[in-house]
Amino acid sequence: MTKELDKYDVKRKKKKDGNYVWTIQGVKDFDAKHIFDCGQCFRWREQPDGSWTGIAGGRIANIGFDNNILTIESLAGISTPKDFQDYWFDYLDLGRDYGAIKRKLSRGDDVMKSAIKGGQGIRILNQDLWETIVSFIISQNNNIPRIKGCTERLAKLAGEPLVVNDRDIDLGDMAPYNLPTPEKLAAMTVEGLAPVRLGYRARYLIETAQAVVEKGLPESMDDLGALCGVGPKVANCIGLFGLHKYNSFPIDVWVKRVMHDLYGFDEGDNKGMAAYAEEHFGELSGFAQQYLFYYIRETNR
DNA sequence: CGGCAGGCGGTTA
DNA sequence: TAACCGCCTGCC
Repeated sequence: MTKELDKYDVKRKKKKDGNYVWTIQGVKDFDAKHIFDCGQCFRWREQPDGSWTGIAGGRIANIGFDNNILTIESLAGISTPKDFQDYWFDYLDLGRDYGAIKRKLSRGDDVMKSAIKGGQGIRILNQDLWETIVSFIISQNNNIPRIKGCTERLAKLAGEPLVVNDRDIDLGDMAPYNLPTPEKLAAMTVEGLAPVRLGYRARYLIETAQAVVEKGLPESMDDLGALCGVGPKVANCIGLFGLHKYNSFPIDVWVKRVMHDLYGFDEGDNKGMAAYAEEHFGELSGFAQQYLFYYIRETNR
């Protein structure tokens, strides 16, 4: 990964509060809205100036993008001089050539061409595996505002606090806490989690945390499937966002809608859809899914 | 207000 | 192994 770093001109400033600001020039195929609003994460919020503030991997940061210049401002949590190289470069997937991915996916596929046009700045974040597991167990049979609410309540109830020095930072509805560790969650009870209002997902979360404490984090799709509350859809999301399994193709109601409306599949034909992705998108299925997901949601909004 | 949401687990045939 | 049902909650 260090080699790909050379293609960017990176500058760093230290702020009074000890945190850092990085400016990265020459970033292509990047749009913060496309990235943070395409269903892969739930803890980033758009600011009035168009930048995004979020919590990930034990950090709070603000990210802005304009004129091929990416700005990352560290606000709280882990912040070292090398944090761009050590964390953000990989988190934002800056080593990947999205132009090449888009060209490949577009070839002979007019639906994909349109989808990519609408979400040209999408990137698949490299998220912390455990955070991804928790997030997507919460997401099942749930709507986005409630997923976000549950996530914040869970962080505040059981997560480690992140100290924010700058009082001007607007976290909105977000709580400056990390998501709880597997150990912390494993020791909790359904009654203890009641204030989070997870519904039946509370038990899934606790049982999965206990399994992780006992057997370690999952490493394969089979490991994922063995976790409580993780079925095909959630496993594909975690595989894609947390395990770098780019052949994953999470089929949710929106993707189902695209595959029906634009590719002609029967509504319930998940098997056919998955087979189509495997054959036509292959190792780029995850990227294809993100473009399609963003596209159908934008057109239905 | 009811239907439904970025599904899953459990049961039944 | 496929189809079906109930599930917490609260948004739309």
